Amino acid sequence: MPAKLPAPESSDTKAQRTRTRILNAAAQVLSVKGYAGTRLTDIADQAELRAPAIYYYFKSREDLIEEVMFCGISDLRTYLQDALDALPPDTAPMDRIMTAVESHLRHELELSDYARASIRNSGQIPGHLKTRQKKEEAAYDRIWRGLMKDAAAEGQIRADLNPPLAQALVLGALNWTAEWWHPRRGSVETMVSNAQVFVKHSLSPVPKKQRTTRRR
Amino acid sequence: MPAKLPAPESSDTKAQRTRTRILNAAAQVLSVKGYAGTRLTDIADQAELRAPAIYYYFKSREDLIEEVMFCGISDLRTYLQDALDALPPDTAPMDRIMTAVESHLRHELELSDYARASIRNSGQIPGHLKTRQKKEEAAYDRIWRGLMKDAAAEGQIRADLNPPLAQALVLGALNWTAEWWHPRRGSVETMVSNAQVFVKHSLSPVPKKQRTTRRR
Amino acid sequence: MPAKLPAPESSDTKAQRTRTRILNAAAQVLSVKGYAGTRLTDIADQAELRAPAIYYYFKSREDLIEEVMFCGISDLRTYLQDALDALPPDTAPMDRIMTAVESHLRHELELSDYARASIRNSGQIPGHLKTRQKKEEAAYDRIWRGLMKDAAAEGQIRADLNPPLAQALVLGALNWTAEWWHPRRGSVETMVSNAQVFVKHSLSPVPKKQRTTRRR
Amino acid sequence: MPAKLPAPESSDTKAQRTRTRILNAAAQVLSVKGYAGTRLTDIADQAELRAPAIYYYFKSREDLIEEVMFCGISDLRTYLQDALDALPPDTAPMDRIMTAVESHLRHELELSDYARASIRNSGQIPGHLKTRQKKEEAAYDRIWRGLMKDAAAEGQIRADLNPPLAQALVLGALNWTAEWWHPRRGSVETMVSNAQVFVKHSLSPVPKKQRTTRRR
DNA sequence: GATGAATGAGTATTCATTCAT
DNA sequence: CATGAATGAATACTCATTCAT
Repeated sequence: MPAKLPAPESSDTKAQRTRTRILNAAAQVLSVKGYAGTRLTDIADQAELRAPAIYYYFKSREDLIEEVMFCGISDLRTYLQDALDALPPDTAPMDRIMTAVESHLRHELELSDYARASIRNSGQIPGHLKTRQKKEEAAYDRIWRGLMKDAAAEGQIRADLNPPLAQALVLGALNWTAEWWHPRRGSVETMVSNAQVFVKHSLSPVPKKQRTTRRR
Repeated sequence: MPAKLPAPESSDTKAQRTRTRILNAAAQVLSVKGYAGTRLTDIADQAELRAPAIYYYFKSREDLIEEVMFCGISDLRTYLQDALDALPPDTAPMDRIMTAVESHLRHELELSDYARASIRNSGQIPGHLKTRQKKEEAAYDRIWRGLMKDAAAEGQIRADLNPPLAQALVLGALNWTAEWWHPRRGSVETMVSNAQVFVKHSLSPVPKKQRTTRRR
Repeated sequence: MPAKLPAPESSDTKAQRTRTRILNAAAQVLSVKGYAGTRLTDIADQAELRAPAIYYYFKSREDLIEEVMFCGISDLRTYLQDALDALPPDTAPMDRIMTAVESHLRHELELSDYARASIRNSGQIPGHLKTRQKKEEAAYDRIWRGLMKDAAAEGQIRADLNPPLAQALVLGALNWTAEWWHPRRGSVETMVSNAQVFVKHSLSPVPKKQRTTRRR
Repeated sequence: MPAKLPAPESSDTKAQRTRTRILNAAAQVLSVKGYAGTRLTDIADQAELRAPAIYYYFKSREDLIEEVMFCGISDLRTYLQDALDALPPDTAPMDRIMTAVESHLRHELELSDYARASIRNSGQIPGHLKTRQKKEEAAYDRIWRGLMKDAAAEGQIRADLNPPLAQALVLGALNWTAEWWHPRRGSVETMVSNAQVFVKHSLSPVPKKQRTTRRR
């Protein structure tokens, strides 16, 4: 799977650079206009070439979009995994979750049109384009489930929260930022720290002496 | 306000009933397929008539969609306002927020295709269809801002949260449920109570004495 | 299968007339330009409407062409069968073949663009469009085989001819007329009588006392 | 006459060999897919090079196809002329026709994609590609007309046949074999002898004494 | 009121052709 | 000589929209 990781301008041959330019353009358009609203001519405009040139690199519009969507979720997972692996082994579960929040948000807000495209269109793409994507989504979900489980095992998740639902609410809060956030609303740093505080306390039980009051 | 509020069963003339049927159908399709993916023939199928009939009731596809979107957000606001007005005047700010969470979620998950359509497509609709909608969105936002401000004024919002960002995170968590929630993931009641717990603690400072009641 | 028999201008509703107009136009273009060379806009021009109107009556270009091809061979068979059925029961086999020659030629040369389309394109059409057609072709072939067999049984086919090959040569001579014949080359009547003489003697053994010299 | 006659194995330079490879490939594709269905990439595939390479040897697709078509009919004529010239000067007209039948059929069935291409597409090619071809076709036709005339002059053509029409029927029977013949239907030898018998008797008047030899 | 019939403006896709290398 | 890369012109097909009935 060449060009799986979109390296904005650093590929080898000219052809690979063009291919990447098209992918980047597609990610950009897709993240803004949505699946059904994404037209090849818009992508071509953005990539500064003519629409038929796209067919030199991709078999069809669907293939191109599929690759963008796959890259989006795949990158998200890779970077999250890397971020977690980089933590000291004894990092507390909730701190690992904070790292995950930061990784997710940074990707979504400042790094990647692919992530935004993937996040915003995941629910609108026809099933036959989701084969590879579904696997990555499941893998991404599995990482988060692991984080939640570890946290729960150490009593760091409120007993009155259903972990899968709580996880979905957390990711929802993060995903939705793609719909509204804009640099004018504050720096990414501010966004990250607010989200971290928000998530941490949404999940955490009352700090002290909580263990006994698990069921109200 | 003709047909502004879709009252599925209570219209007068046959014409009004047909108009409502079309609106309902449009809301349904729009909430599932998204703005660019919504075709008049799909709406017509759902409404059990032919596409040209739609033009007897709406000037254009855009007009129809605009009305659905407007109804969605407008309903959301009306019902939220009603729910808040029904609370005892001395209800604590955080309890008012809990009511708002419930109102928003119930609308989104079990009551209204319009709400879902409005929520999921708000970011994909061309600007010229958003004139009326923007006002309603602003009004809806204002209600939430009021709730947050009241809560903050009573020290019920953590100091390390920026209220507007926190509010957006809350609404994001709620809005995103439309993307993933499904009766199989648990009842609406479960969903509501989890969301309430989630939101309350995400916002609340470390409690000195936890007294708030979660059910009104 | 409505419109299977193209009745040039005699259908019931206006819609059926338009459908037939499109079929006729398609048959005409197809018989001249061939499968790959037939463009929907040419058909539309010929039918005096715009290309998208075709989709109101046919699912796709392929569907339309398939129907033309099917009608062509199907008509050919029906008319041949009718012509044979109209003969007195005791008609001699070679006379029945003469009737078949006339039926085939008249169809091809003066009656039907469909027949011409069918004949000239049978070998160039993608397999998946030939499902119905193949059956008709087989049926048409079966009629001719029957004629040949009857003639052979009565010793009216030369012993030094392989009947299937001879049949193919006969039909080849007839089919190819579509490639060159033109009213300027003589009337259809002349064409028919020449073809009949040609075929009769190509097949017939030396008239008298031939039975004993079957093998040279 | 550079590359006019495709001599598959005998060209001088590599360039000429490549040119011939392209022509052969084009003849092959053209004989199968037909004029409008022949794509340069298919030809390139068959010739084991890329489509743009073709432009080094031919000005355009049309030029290439024109040359294939011209070669097809030109070869047919040359070989027929050669075959006739090789006959003893006193060969009977009908025997000369038998030779012509064999020459035509062998070319069409076992020797030349060019002949097949030429025969099958003659009626589908736009007029402006037929300038050279028409001349060759006329010349080929003239040879046959000569054969027919000679036969008629010796009373070897039935009086109830119009010679030009009869000639067209003969060639039709032969040409059409390209549409259906396949080695599975019998050897070329069988095909040839059947066609000879078929043609001879289709044309011949009732014989007084049958003396002609069918094999030269 | 509602529909059948038709159309114009797009939109993905194909293909011959060009051109720099 | 030959190819990789790119494009313009076509072409099938979709869809919102119109209009006579």
